[in-house]
Amino acid sequence: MQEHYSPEQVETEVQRRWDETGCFRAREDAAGEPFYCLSMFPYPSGKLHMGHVRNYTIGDVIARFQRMQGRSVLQPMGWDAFGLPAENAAMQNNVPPATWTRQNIEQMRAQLQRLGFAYDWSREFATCDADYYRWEQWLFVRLLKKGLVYRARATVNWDPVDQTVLANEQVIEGRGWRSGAVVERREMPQWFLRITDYADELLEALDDLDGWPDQVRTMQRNWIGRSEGVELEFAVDGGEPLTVFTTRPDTLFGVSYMALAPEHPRVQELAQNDAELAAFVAECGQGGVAEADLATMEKKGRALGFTARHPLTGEDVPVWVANFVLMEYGTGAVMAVPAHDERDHEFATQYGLPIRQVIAPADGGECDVQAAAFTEAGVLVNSGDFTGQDSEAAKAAIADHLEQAGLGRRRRNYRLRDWGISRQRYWGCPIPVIHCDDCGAVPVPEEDLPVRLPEEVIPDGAGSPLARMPEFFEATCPQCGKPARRETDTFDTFFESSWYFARYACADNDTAMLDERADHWLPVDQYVGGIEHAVLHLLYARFFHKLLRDEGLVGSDEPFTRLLTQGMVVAPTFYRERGDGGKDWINPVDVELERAEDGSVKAARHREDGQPVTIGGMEKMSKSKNNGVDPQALIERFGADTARLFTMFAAPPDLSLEWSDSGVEGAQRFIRRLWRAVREHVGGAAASPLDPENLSEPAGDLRRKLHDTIAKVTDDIGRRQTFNTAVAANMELLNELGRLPEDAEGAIAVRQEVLEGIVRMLAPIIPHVTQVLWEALGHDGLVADTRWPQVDEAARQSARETLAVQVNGKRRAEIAVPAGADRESVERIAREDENVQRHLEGQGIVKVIVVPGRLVNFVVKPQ
RNA sequence: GCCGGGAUGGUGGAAUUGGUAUACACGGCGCACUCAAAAUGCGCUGGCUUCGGCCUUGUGGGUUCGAGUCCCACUCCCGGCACCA
Repeated sequence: MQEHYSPEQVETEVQRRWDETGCFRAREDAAGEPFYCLSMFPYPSGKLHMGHVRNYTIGDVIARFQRMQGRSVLQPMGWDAFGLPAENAAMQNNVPPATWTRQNIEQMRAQLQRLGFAYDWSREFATCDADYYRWEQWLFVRLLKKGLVYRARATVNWDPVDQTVLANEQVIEGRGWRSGAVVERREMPQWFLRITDYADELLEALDDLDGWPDQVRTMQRNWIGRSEGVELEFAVDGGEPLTVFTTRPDTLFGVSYMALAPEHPRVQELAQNDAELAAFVAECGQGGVAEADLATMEKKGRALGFTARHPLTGEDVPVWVANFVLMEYGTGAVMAVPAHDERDHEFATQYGLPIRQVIAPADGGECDVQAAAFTEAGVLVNSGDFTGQDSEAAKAAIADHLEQAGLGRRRRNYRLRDWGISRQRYWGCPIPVIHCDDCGAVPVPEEDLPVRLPEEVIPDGAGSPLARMPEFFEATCPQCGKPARRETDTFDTFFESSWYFARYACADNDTAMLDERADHWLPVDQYVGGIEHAVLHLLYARFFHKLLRDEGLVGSDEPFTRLLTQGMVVAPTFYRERGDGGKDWINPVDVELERAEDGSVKAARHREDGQPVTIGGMEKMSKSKNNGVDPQALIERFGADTARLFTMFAAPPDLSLEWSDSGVEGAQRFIRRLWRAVREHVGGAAASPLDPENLSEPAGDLRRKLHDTIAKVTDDIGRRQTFNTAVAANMELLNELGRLPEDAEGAIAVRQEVLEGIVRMLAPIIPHVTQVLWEALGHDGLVADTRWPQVDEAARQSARETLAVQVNGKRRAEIAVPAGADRESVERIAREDENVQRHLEGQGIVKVIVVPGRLVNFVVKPQ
């Protein structure tokens, strides 16, 4: 064992041994129950960022921990390789996306390997490999034949200058990011997957996903947004009736106007002979399609000059067109009840439409619906025969009445929409369809798959390059053999990430999408990834898994048994104002902090010129704020173990992690302290065998601490997944070990046991250095293959315990009592305490609360 | 706007089922080692205090013998919102 800890030397040597033994290869025939640990695969942007380091360290800690529990672990890695950044990079650097992407993969793989993750690299793939995407084309064709795929029109962001479809992130304040042109909403034919057919199952199965965070399940429930309501018609003189859906039929008597989407056929029709209306509709068509933009825009509308008949009162209510009504949700028409809906209220107030109260607070209280909408349930007023019923009863009664009168019907509605999977992009998986003038959209026959994406292409930002490549789109109809046109749209990249977890089980199979190995490993026991994927990716993956199940490709219902969603990585920002009002952002690495006497940060200055810089607060690491810390530099300076230890220790995994240079140094310091403790121990007298019955008091106390720590760390990593507290417990134990007197009876044997315990407990987190220490402590083989330390319950027994004594809930003393002492003796010992007596003086004891092992509380009042 | 989170010392955080608030670490201060510095080790470190105590978990209320934890109302920050991944 070296005198000084040298991370690079240790890590190179240990990684070489892992490679030689091939110990992280997952085998289906291995002993031990299978455990599939998966971290969300990265988009190959070229460089690992701290978010990746955090994500993959968490996954690796869990995988290595399970391995030490005797499980046969699969932990794979691959690349989510299709996507927009490759097209942007291609334009900037004049390189085909394929070339750029594959170079990035090479770099990032090397970085991941340097961090020492226990991946089975033999299963690696990139989603841009035809060997991968051919199978999703194959599945798509089957789904198409099954009727789960259809074609419909959908709205996209259209850049009128670049003549191209824009992603939502490419629309900045309603304008195209490159051209600066005002973006238009435009409808296009697109392919859809019937995810709404699975809405009920996706919703109901959430109840049983108890390995998922509640917050994610709640977000998915709200996203699916199942609601029970009524669909009903409002008759229109000389036209089709207007169909609306409402979840509040109890407010039906409060309808004072109706609102239609600008794209509603009735509006389009009227606009043909009304220039002002046409102009309004055109204005509504400007701006992006993102829901956040639509929901926050100023509400605008126009009266359409006709009325609709209320189905129950027979009253005529005015019909308006309004920019906030969306054609894509429900029927494109809403009944407005301004007294009991906030958005309707805002609109009615703006345009002077009547506000009619039909619900009163159930407690008989007053409310002024002219001032603000009353949106809660209550008791019906001004509602004909239904007046006096409560909201719940009235919903049912009105629904019954409408159904009996043939005016409406009960319906279940979802907020979830079918999944639009077409993208007018180049760098994606081609949609395997051929459009024929006679036969329509015909799926590409199975034997012609895959439809390969041509790779020597550099997009120019103006429309899809595929649509300008006859050699790609010219085809013959598989059905009639006539010339036809190949589909030039590609799949949404969520398509690839929706089944990659299954492909890892059998990545080498070139004759089938999945084989029997899928069910050996699936479902994924532990999935780790960013909270930003809580809804879309995780919902699509659940949906896809059910599609695979219904194709007979997997046996399970859900893909991910347990889910850990990690927080972001943030860092301080620093800047200097420029003359033109802009800011020059300065990387934290180049900044030195000045502190006040209490240690609080007083000022900051640039390391180079010594001049002050402005402190801008903590933000998510980003290029734009120049506060990214490159993990590469960190690893080069401190090694992989320190990087791993810092990210695990600095925060619990689900909270955001704050970058701190001194925190990294602290992590390194701890590893060096552990190194020295082992070196000093093995350099001293040889350990005699442990004799638990004959230990001095300090040795016995330390041994109790060790076994308490093993119990805590096992629970922290295994159940709670709070890796920060697991590290802290080991630090505490090492601190305690330093206080053990050299000459205490049994000290050397207990010290050996404690060091072996710490080394094994930290092996999942700092796997390289613990390997070397494990050998120094006298063991052969890999610490990664040893068993997790076992708790010795006998060692945890203690003769005494410490209790807090409170008087009226305020802590007044601490007492030591024999372990397991009864209430009476605990109370008696507490009363004997001097300080307690002082606070009981002149007081009458009302009640005594004894919480075993915790505290005694005297509830008193003056006599 | 809608949905989901978060806020605890100078800083990151701990407190797991309502039971001793501030574990562990960073920073700061002091001491030892040293000619000196670095490194390392050890000690102290929430605020106020008349030295009895009192106050303190974003703000304001409530429930309870007891609230960081539960309930109600708010403030600020963050994630998602269907074509970023």
